[in-house]
Amino acid sequence: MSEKKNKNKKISLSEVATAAGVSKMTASRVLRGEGGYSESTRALVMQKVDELGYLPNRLATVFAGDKSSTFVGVSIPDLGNEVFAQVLEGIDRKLGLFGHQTVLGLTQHTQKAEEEWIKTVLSWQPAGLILTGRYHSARATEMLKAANVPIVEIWDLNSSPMDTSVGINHFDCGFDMGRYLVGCGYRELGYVGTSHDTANAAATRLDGFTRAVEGGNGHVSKQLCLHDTANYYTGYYGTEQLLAGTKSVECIFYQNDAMAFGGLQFVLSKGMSVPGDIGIAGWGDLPIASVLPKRMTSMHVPHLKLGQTAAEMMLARLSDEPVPVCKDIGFHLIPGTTVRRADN
Amino acid sequence: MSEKKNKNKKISLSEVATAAGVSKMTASRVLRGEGGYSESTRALVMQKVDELGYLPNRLATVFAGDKSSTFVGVSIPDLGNEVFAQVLEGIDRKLGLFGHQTVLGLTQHTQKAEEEWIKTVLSWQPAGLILTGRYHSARATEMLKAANVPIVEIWDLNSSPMDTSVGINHFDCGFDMGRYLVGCGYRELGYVGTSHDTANAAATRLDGFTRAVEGGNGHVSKQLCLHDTANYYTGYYGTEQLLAGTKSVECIFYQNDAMAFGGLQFVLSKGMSVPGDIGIAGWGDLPIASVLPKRMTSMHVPHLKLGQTAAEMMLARLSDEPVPVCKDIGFHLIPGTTVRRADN
DNA sequence: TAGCGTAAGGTTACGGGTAACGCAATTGCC
DNA sequence: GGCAATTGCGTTACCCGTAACCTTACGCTA
Repeated sequence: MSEKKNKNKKISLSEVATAAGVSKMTASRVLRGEGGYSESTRALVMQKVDELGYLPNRLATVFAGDKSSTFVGVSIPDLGNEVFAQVLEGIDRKLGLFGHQTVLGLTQHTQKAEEEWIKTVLSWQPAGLILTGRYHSARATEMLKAANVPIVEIWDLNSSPMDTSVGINHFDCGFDMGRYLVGCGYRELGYVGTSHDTANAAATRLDGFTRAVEGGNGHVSKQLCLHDTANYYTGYYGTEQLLAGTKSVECIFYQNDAMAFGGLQFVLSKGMSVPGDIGIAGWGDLPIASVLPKRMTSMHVPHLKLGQTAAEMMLARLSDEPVPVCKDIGFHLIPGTTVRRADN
Repeated sequence: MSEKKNKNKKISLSEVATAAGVSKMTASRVLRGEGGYSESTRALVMQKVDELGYLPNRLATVFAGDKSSTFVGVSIPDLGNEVFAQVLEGIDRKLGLFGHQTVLGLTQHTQKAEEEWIKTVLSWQPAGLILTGRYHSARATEMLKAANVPIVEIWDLNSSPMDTSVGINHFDCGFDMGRYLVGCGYRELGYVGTSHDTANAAATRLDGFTRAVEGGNGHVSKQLCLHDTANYYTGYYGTEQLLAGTKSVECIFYQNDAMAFGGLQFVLSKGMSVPGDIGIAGWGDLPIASVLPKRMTSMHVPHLKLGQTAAEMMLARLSDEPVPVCKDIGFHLIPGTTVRRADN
């Protein structure tokens, strides 16, 4: 705190060079190991680097070479959702192995926050961007195009992405769940989620779900909570509200597993039996599901792999390898024990 | 992909200036709004900025001003653990409000990975670093000192941090749980965790726990899994191994709630009743715990607040406001229903 | 109307590296 | 021994903004 401000200066390459009695350029060559110097010079420079504790300034490197950095911007809606945390982990681990750094951006599910973040992160000359979701504001899209950096859009499968895309088809995901539940004999279905916005993956799943249910002569009553986080509480209270409004619901599909657990707990607390009195189905297959006594009927998505694949696609783009425009990483249904068994 | 490479160039400030018929410097002044230009000039420059889609290059700004960037490096062990994801969310949200960007580093609980990451991230001239844990490699410590940037060490309370610190006292945390369980009448206790390393918070909790139990004439048998992730599976199998080794254990304390849920599920699957036949206690108080029928005996730590507080301390350091060297954000015990009730 | 202040803008010199090029000394080859 | 090729290093210019300083034109006052 009260130290003199004279020690603030970082050691620069020229200081190392001067100490070693060579030119900046020679020191630079040694540090990059690109040859053009003798062994004795190399040893001398490296010795001075050690002595002075020199740390290169990567900003200058990027700046000088007019090349892009090793940063990869990654936008994620929120980390309260375990699923996104896993995606992020997959991305960062893989990127880290190849010398890239993740610059995080939490968008809170809003395009406005995403746009703000994109603007800032682009000004740092990132090597590329990984964005969650396929819907971006007009200005964001414009900036992204102008920036001309590799982009991987994840989560929603996007057959005509800005650049490349990896994810799953959320419509199909919802549709498959709807068909499965109809196949189990349910006709009066409920949905509890949080999104009022139509421009997101959860809404797309709901579309698919509704289509399948109605195609099977069923009906879907919906309850969308105003809270913007899809968690245990919103699942609990959303279920309470749904059941207060419509008595006839036989089975409820939730936006995600966290909400489904909340809903499960609500109906159990009201003395209902699952799946005897009501069916419960989630989405995302939380890790905890695998150790609970009742296996949640859900949809498994390989989240960690999604992240890793996104990172791999980014790395391939960065090294100009061919990359598929769009990659489907798939999902599969977990029958579980929270809906009654299909009688097929 | 196959586009000509001529569009790759980004528009620079001088191009904007030339287009507007003014000097670079005037354009710079307009963009920073620091005055010294007429309204007509301002309008003209801004019009050109819009037309050309100019995005400033922050690298150059940092570079020119010889000031630090708006990056804050944040090291986190892993995101599989929900608890760390919440801490990160707290940090990034708060930092984002003040125009800072989070550069993520997942250290996988190893000092080597942390050191590697520190070296890289420092070369980007970050404004500051937030590090999880108080134990760093010697070389890392050296680099951090030389870099002379604000540092906030989180998670472990550290009365003599490198710079500043916020977290909880893990020894006390373990101790309080030990005392509580002894107070519940347990004497033969078990511990299941993953850390073989003594240099981390979980090991410190175990120390505190052991001290309290032995102080109450109890005894602790331990089972440390070789897996490095503390999750449901390691909890499940760790419990199986612990119980195979020592039949007499009355109650088990786990490294975290995820492992405790795994353990709970194991003992239930063996037909044991909880807390009738055996007690189960976790740590961290996972959000899901609040909606499950059986409330896990655990220790609540305000994770999101921890992250926010860390970010606040960083922001204060960056604006040279006074910051406490060390801040305890506390914890409290959740009695729960997975251990038998204290008879005091 | 000289003298001065101020608004509006231009000029120059960096900052920390790197690409491109220059050049002397050594080595290889016939 | 003469010439070219290579090795080992230095010089210069540049990347894109900004701080510091300089210039010009105009208005006001004594």
